[in-house]
Amino acid sequence: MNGMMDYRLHVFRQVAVSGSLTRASRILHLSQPAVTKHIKLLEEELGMPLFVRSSSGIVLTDAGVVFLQHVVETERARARVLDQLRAPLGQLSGSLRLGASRTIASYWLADALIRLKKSHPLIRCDLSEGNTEHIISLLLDQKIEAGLVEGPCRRREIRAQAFFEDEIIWIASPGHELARERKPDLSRILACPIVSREVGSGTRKVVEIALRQRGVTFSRLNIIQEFHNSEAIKQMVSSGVGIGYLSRLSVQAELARGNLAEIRSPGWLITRPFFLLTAQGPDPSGIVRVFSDILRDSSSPR
Amino acid sequence: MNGMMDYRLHVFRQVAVSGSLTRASRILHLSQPAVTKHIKLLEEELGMPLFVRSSSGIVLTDAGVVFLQHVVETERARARVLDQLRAPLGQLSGSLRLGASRTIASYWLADALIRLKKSHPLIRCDLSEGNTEHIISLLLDQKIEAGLVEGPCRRREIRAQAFFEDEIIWIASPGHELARERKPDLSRILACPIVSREVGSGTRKVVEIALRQRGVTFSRLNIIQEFHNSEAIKQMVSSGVGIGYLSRLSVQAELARGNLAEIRSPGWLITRPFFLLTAQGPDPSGIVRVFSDILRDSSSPR
DNA sequence: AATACCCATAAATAAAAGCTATGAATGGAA
DNA sequence: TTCCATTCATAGCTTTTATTTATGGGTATT
Repeated sequence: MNGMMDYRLHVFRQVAVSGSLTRASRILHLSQPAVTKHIKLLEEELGMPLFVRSSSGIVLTDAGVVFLQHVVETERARARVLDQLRAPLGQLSGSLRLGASRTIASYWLADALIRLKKSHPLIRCDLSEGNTEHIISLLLDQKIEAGLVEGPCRRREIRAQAFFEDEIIWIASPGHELARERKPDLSRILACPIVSREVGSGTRKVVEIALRQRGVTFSRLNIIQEFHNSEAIKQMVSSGVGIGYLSRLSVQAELARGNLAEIRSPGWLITRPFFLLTAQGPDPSGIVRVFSDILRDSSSPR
Repeated sequence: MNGMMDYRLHVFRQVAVSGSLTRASRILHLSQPAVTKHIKLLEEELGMPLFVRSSSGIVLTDAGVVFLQHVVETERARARVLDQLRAPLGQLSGSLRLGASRTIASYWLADALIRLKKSHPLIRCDLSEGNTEHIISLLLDQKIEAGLVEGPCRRREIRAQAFFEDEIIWIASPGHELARERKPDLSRILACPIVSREVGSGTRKVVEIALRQRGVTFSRLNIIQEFHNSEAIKQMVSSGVGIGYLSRLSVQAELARGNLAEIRSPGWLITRPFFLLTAQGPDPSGIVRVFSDILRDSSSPR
């Protein structure tokens, strides 16, 4: 399903920011040829090329840069309008009891809650953190109205709805040799000392699966230290003791500041969807609906 | 073909301004169920109704009004950006020799030429007025590069491309009894004294065809006066001597000011496409392409 | 030279958008 | 009232568009 007023523009935006048709296709859950076609049709409609292509990649043309800016502005404007339109519906005061995983609570939720406050100042929001199982049990006990987790949920009583595609990347200290290479081999990564999340962590599980798909057992890794939270991992990796893997979301700031460096691993793109979990059945207050709309409209970091 | 980045929004806009699914469907060249479906899907995506429906018609909801404004703004912004993007292509100076029918030259062209001047100040534009046959012969003699006419053109050597759907309406003086009725009968119109365009006029021909489809011969009309131009017709109709028919485009200002009134004739919607005619083959200067893009982007009056 | 990655193309399939036909509700007109 | 025309909605079928899988040719890296 695409369910988007102007899907093609959305695809264009994703391609533009990820700088690659292939990468965009993986994030959008589309095949690469589909993305290629979207871009081609868009260019045809505009009557001008938006990207310069080579077999090594694509780059935005000048026109592409200008058009990208317009598309971004348009999407922002639309989100604003929709917030505003939904607001009157919800001079609903009341409280939204929310559960979220640690990662989501730390690096994603803030923006969504700000928008919620702006459009519905009267809604109070109580947040509980916990892992997926914990969130689900809170939901079943009606201790919360909505949960945000990394893993899917197959129970009948619960409705799951993906709202964001999180990407997990390998990181190293800025000076690290792997960080400077264009395409470091998997074996090189396996050889490095690694700082990892604990057993049972969602992030770790995704990496385990990705490695297994390449025929590597996680236990073969040279894990020198485990932590229950991302900040500690950042600290250690930054100091150069070892490398690590984390959600791109959680290291965005450090990457920009140069405290950490990304280890580029082509064709690797480990992603996992974030899910909104809600109880099946009607939504008497309407608050959950409002919140879910906000999540959907901010389906990419701003 | 729809060839529009966000067709659904375009459909919404047309429905909103024409205030009716049926009317919009005719202008958009879509079936009424198709339009119904577009609107329904859009409402579903937004999670709120945009129209209040009854079997007698539809009305924008408050949300619909706000959203309409946003859509209009977005389309304007997009047109501006595209103008700008195409401009650098065309610091092409040079001249565009243009032919246009009287109606188009008077009521449509100004806006397009303003936009052309803004994006390509160096392009000079020479305009010749004339009827369809005249325009076509100018085009074949290479006296002009592009022509704008009301009727289609089937010649091999000429490429025709519709860019606007013009609507012809009956008008009367503001106090006229027909103007106040909800659904005046055709026979009532036939009985009235009528001020008409001359034989051979494109506008007149369209009306003749529409009447014939309802089993009425044009000659049965009570024509009291004929004119070769719209302004004179407006004058006479306004004075109450008789009623007339004209392109909605040409009476928009008078309708708004209250100098003239529309005679509503349900199920009537007489329309005709405006066509851009160009010579087949390549476009060496690129100016024609620029102009055609501008026409396409302003495919509705602003 | 071999490999691994990029983007483009082709053919087949899945999904969406379209049309025709029809129905139920409304509002004038006979 | 009853009839007729017009409104929008729904259903079933067709056509068009979007998407996937499979494949190829081109560059950079090893």
